[in-house]
Amino acid sequence: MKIFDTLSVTEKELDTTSKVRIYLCGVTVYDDSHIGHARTIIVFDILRRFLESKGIKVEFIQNFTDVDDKIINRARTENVSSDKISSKYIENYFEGFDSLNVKRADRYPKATEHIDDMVSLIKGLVEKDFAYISRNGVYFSVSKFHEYGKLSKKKTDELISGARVEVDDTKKDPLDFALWKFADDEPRWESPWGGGRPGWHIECSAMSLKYLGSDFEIHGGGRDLIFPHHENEIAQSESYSGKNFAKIWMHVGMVTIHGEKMSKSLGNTKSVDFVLKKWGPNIIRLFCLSGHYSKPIDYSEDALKEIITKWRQVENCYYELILSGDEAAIAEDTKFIEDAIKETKKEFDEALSSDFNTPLATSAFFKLVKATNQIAASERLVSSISKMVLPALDQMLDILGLEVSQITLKEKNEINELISQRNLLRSQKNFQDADIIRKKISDMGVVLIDHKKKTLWMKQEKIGAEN
RNA sequence: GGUGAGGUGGCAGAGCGGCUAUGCGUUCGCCUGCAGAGCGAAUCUAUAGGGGUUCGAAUCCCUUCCUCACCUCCA
Repeated sequence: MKIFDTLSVTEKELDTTSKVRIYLCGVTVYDDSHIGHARTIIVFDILRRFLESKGIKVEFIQNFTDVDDKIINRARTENVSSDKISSKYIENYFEGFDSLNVKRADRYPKATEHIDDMVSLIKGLVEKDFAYISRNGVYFSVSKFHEYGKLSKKKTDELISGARVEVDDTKKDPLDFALWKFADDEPRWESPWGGGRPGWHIECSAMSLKYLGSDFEIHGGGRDLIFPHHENEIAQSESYSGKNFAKIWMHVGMVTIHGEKMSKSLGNTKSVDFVLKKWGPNIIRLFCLSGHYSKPIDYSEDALKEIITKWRQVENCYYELILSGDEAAIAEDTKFIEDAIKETKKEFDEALSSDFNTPLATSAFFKLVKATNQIAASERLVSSISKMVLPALDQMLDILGLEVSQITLKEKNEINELISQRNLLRSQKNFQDADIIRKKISDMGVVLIDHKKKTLWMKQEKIGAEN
């Protein structure tokens, strides 16, 4: 498959000959995660599922930044240890992302558990003269890494003239960034240069090199990490190892709201907890796929509501399939659906293989849903056809990480019993009592659709926004 | 100011030299006792403005205007 690489500014063929190693910059755990984080993580979740569906082995690492000024500040205001803050939000993270049906990464390394790795990396950089010790800490000397700026396409002289570079006269050069910051307060670790804390960028270098080695296949994150975070990671890692850091840099666009970037500092975020309550995992996942991953997507009620409609079509399709009868299929239907499946699978696969084009892939997916619903509408959806559609549909649902609400055998029997009662009443034109039964069924989260010959039912996901 | 990404029908969103997706919406039907988040049909020929290149451009080049992101922490 091809993926657009931010560094070379071209689409690059992903090397899948052995395993695909992916490092994704995760979250800093000082507050609830929001839908912006969710988008990036869901994109990578589906990328990973897609690769695995092709039998490719994936090693997926996503870090937690659990040492950071924001965590420390929050700990101070709440008068607890920063450890307490970070573990609270790590817990919050897993609660949210498990509910979003995001597969767990192979590892979630934490910065605080890799201090030794960072120290030895810094040591190497000091020895090679890429870093120096100043009054406030150990700094990376940007001028020593001649390719600095290659990822973000920034020129160092322009960066220096930029007004927003911090002024710190303990640094040799304003562009230099901290690898280790001296500190007397907690959290604090010993180092050969003095006690303190690691800088932000060094943790990802240390942990990715440790678990994935040099020149791994994909390094990812949100677009806003390109500069300075990823730029600095490249500088550190390549200076240290002398080798290429990552083969492909894959960056996910921002989630905006009213056209503006969603971020903590602007105070316009929608937390994962909030959106899960309001829209649920399937709608959110579909929303995150609704635009190409590299572009921004705008969070709006209208867009999300539109996705509910689509999701209801999927539920309808799914229940038509699993409740189909045993009559013989009409030959032309078999042919029609055979073609639809073939076409859809091809389009779906090609779309994802071509720089992970999820809007195209989902539109292919919905074509199969529609084709199935067409046959169902004319009451010709029989089990022989379902047996063809279901595996294809399930596979795509699985890659997209979508899950239709399931029903237990007990519920199923109960519902079938109620439906036959209701149909008896209907045939007697006792619609009042029939509607009482329908109400009873709908209280179980099940919706009925009367066809000519039979009554279709489906369990619908409860979606907060609809109540 | 610099750098990057964009501006496509009422809306969302693909396409990236010829075949002008797809979905939502809207309208009208079908089905139904009603209902439907189901089905059908219609609607919508769009590509920011101005120049080029070409037999042919939404797609390539130039230019103007506009939007967003990054240049500080950020997914």
